[in-house]
Amino acid sequence: MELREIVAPTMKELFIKEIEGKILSGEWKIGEQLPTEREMERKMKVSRTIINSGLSELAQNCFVEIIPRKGVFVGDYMRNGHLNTLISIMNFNGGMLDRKTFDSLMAYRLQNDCECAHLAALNRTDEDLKLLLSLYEKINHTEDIAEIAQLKLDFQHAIYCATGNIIYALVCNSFKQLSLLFAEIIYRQPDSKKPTLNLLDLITAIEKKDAQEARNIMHKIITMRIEELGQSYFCHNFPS
Amino acid sequence: MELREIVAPTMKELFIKEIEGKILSGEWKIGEQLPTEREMERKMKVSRTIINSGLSELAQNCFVEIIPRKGVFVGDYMRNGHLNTLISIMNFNGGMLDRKTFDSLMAYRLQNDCECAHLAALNRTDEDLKLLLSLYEKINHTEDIAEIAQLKLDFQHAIYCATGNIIYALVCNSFKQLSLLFAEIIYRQPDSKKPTLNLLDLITAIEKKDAQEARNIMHKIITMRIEELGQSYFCHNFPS
DNA sequence: TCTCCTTTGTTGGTCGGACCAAATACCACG
DNA sequence: CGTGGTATTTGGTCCGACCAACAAAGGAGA
Repeated sequence: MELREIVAPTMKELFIKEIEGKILSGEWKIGEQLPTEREMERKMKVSRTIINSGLSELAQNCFVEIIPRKGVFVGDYMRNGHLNTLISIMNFNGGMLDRKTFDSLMAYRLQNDCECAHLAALNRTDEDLKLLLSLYEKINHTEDIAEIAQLKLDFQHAIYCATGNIIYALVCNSFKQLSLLFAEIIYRQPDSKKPTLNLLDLITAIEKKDAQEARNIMHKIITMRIEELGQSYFCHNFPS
Repeated sequence: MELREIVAPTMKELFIKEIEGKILSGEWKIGEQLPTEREMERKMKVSRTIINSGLSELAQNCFVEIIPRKGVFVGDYMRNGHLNTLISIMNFNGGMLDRKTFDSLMAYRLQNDCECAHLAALNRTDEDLKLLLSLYEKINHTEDIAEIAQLKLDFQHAIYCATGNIIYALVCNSFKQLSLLFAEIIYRQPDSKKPTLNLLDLITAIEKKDAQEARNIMHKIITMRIEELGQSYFCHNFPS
């Protein structure tokens, strides 16, 4: 009998979701002008404080473009959007991505993670190695599936950090929210089981600074994980 | 005699800059609690509307963590930050990055752009090709350096899009703001000249769907560009 | 009729004062 | 020592108001 924390959404979040929905559903077209803040205030029964702040956040994610003293317009989020935008899109679809986007995402991760394993093997410090090992231990000694998901993300982040290239670490974080959403979806399913992992080989390769080997192992791991992920993710038929 | 548009910063932007400064300078340490919104209102002479909205934006960039009814705390932006965070850091340093971060950034771009060129050659459609060609024409027929910078970003985005993988396009956008900042810095220098480009070979390779050739040419282009960039960027000695 | 200037209204940005609910700190009571 | 109530603190939200820049409408002058 698992219980999960429930959190009440704030008015601002609800407002943002509502507007995002209008835009992502296509009800409001790109370039179109939104109702004025005052009109939204009247119609939606929320204060202008929320409207103004919410629109500002939507603008950050490229869903709207705010032109002071002129109006707010639907933005070209597909053209200008970044990774956060994708999270919004995914949430809009109830945590689901269509098959093509899913495959794109996994292809990118495959490419990137392998490169990271390669670089990590070349540049890792002893501290990096220690962190990886301790995370590996934790993963092995944990039964709670949700916790393992979090630890796996930490492990991944640790590898990205071990590259010695901060940009990789930052990009990794950009994907983190996305990965968390995936994990949540998958581990919510009743038949989800503890994933099989063979991280030790990877750690060994990184320890030996064998870059090519690290890349190969990572490729194997990710491929397998994508396999598992795809199966759980698309087990319920979803409009693709 | 070039004149550039001047835009008055909003109160919110000023507030955010101020708080970011406190954090990035290390004056406020990670985990430390910020003054309450009401106290900031008194001390900084701005309304709580700005404070609340600004803190919310800072939270998005991982500079602070807001815990309702408890307080606002300095976030671990180095650990949790994403690419937007880097832009803030760069702005804090007057548009400058230290040498290590700069090199990391360029290494990432080199790796990624080459992969993109490869994929673009494999997956490009005729429309993609047409767009690339028209952008190339525009670049050649433009003298204004700032405009060329923008066009080059569009060109780059077009290549990322031509991969057929939307994730690459999104990642490209995540870097766009960063690239714009670079362009601005560099083209502000008096001796900046029209960059030499050999994009036509790249387009040809993509047209012929010669993936390996596209990758090689991209590698050459980026390496050259990094060379130029590094020279202009670090010409005035900067604390590294 | 056309041009230029003034007026008026719209719009996002900002303000300040207020109330709410949850978390916390404190204190009396058993 | 533990329990439960109470006052305070804090971010979230609301309301009504003013500001400045922009746009459209209207009027004066050529």
